[in-house]
Amino acid sequence: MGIAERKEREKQEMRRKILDAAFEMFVEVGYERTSIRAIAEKIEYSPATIYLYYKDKDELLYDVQREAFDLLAKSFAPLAEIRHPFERLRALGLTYLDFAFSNPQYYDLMFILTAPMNVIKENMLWENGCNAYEFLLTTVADCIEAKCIRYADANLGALQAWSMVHGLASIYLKNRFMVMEISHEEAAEGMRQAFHEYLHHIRA
Amino acid sequence: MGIAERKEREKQEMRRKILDAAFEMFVEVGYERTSIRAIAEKIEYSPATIYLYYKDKDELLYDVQREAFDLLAKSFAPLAEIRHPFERLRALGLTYLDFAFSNPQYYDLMFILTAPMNVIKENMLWENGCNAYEFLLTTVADCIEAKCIRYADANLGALQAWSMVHGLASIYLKNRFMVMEISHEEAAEGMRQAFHEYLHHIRA
Amino acid sequence: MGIAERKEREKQEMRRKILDAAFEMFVEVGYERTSIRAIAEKIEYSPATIYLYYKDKDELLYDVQREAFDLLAKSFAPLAEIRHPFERLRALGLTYLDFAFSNPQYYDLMFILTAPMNVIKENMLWENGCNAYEFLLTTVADCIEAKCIRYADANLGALQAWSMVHGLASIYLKNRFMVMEISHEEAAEGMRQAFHEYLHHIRA
Amino acid sequence: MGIAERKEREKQEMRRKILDAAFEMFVEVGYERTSIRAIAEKIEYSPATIYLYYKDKDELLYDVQREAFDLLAKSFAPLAEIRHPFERLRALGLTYLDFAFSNPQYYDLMFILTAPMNVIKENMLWENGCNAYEFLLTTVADCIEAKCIRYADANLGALQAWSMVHGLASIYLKNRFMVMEISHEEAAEGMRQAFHEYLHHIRA
DNA sequence: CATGAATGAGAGTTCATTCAT
DNA sequence: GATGAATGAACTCTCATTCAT
Repeated sequence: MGIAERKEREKQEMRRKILDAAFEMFVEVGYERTSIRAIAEKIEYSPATIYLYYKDKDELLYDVQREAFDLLAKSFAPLAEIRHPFERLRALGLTYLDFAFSNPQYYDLMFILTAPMNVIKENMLWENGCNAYEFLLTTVADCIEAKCIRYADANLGALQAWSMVHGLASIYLKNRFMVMEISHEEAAEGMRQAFHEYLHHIRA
Repeated sequence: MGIAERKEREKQEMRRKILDAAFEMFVEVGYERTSIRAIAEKIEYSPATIYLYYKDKDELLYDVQREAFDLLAKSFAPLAEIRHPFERLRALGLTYLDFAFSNPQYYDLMFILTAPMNVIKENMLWENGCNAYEFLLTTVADCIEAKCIRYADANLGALQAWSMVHGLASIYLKNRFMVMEISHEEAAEGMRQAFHEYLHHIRA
Repeated sequence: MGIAERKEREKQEMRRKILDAAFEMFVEVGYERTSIRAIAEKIEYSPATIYLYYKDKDELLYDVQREAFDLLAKSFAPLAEIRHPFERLRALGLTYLDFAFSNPQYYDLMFILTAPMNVIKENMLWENGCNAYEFLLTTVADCIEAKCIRYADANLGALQAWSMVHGLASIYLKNRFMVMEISHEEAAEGMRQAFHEYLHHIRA
Repeated sequence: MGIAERKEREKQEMRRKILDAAFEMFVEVGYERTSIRAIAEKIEYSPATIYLYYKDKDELLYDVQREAFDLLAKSFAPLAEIRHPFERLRALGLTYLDFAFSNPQYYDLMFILTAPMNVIKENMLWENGCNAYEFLLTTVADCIEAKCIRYADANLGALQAWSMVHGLASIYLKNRFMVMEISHEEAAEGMRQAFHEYLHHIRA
């Protein structure tokens, strides 16, 4: 049975390798320009080999996306420790922004791209998104209960909070801030400041 | 002279036809997956015909995008009449959301799609975007001057306002609100409410 | 009847115009890259108009080629006046070289290109070439009769003479002289010198 | 290890197949009119297959031309043994003519066709041409030193000799001798005789 | 007479995918 | 398990040519 395990482990390692290469390609040239051939070349295997581990391109992309969501989830995990709900909310937002700024292509993949994937898969995927959203929702609800926020409806509050950070993140990622004629660094800092100010306004 | 006019009109109609088909395809499957062939098939002409009206694929996308920006600019025009700056800001936001909800594909094309266009063209295009942003900036500055807003820095304020509405719009458009298990209509109304509440919080 | 004449004259003028434009394109970009569209654009008419004067591209090219042969024939015409046969031969060769150097694309068209034209046409065309060759042949025969050349057989002599100048011309035109690392001007002068020396050797 | 060898051999055979087909097409209809698709059809493979063996059309043409130059070089190799420089020159010319007559299409490709290749490649290619030319140049220089030729300048002499044989060869290949109303065989023999007579005249 | 509009055919090239080995 | 070889389908774009007006 040790053999079967090893085999399985090797299989996972190979998938890992492919995934990493695919991810890098994504980040470098974007979704549409990422080709199986290029991924294969990167890991120094033949294109055909990839098909031993992934049924088709879609399945591979699905895995890449799932990974991205896992990464975000991992970023959020430690925040559950934060006692004060409003500070937890602040940390949530800043972590979200940081994730977007540090992994722009991942963010693009997760929240911006309309992936040409099977709808079923997309839905499956969003279970992860749900988890993240529920964490946000709970946090806002906690804030309401602790009367440290000016919102009354948790859903509406969570929606606003998410919209704000998502708006900030996507304007940054698409370079839309350029209409303001500022640099990337200034922009990133501006986004964080804007979020702090937003929190300031909704603080009870 | 009637003949020349008719010819010109027919030419415009043909461009219109191509534009519409291209627009639909861009929106349905994205820029990269939109092929000249497919557009041609859609309007039941040969691919070569497209090239009689558009130099290449880029020029076609450019036209589509320009059209979208023009439409947004037109929506904004009447708002300049509104005297009270805060109400003007509110109208601006609601109009923006309305534009996004009514023309989801246009919005996608303008603010979400990353099109691989010639940089020059992209820049030209964003002049329109600039105009819209300056309108927003001026309005926020007016609010600050009139002391009816809790912002001190116009730039930071404009960025926040835009981020909020853009965030709301894109979460709506990408169906990301589905994690909340509500319908489209509820979602759209929720987005508007969220914006009102946001305004409420920043009102001085 | 004056009308018919004018019409005919106008038709000829139009063909002239087309021919000139076609010729220029040939010279500029070569045979394969010369397109009907480009010719039409040059004379500021529509491509369709060209088809009113020429059945197809082949017919047009045929005319261009014929023109080139006419030009060569015209260059040769005055040489018939030269009394001394050997000097006539010299003039013939120098004129041939000069024609090739001054009208490289014409020369290419006439003697180098294997035109993808109908064979029949090609043969028709070579009637002109025949005339030129017969002029050469007669001249060599005259030289033999006047005992001023070391050749005995006129045909063999004419072949050699033609081969020499054609060889010189085509090596020049295809830049094959570059293996000698000399400039265009030096090359052209070298070709002429080589011809003079060749004549020197065959002079009786 | 036999497997690797067989694979390699098969790969070479495939390149050979493509090369031969390409060669035939180049010769039949010229470079511009030779399409990858047509070559593929000729060898009964798909167009995409060609790209497994050749990066692009240029690389294919380059290989064809290189092959032709190699062949010529091989023909010249044994002539270096000939002691007497004038006889070496004679052998050189006859070999050149023989090469042209036996491989008319190769000759066309090497010395007549103007291929739109990358300049770098063309230059690389002509190194072979250079070698051949230098062999000729040395031979003429040897003749001058041995005082068995009427030339004084080796460069001028080599140019004349090359022009003569190239002229003879190309007139033959393009059937231009038809103005003399003789057969192919007579023509070929005539070309050789002409060369002998040429040598006779320049012999000291 | 002239042409605007249109197109079928074809160019080089790339891709995801399959399959015998 | 891995792959070399192959391909069908698709891509953008150009061309010579036709025809109704």
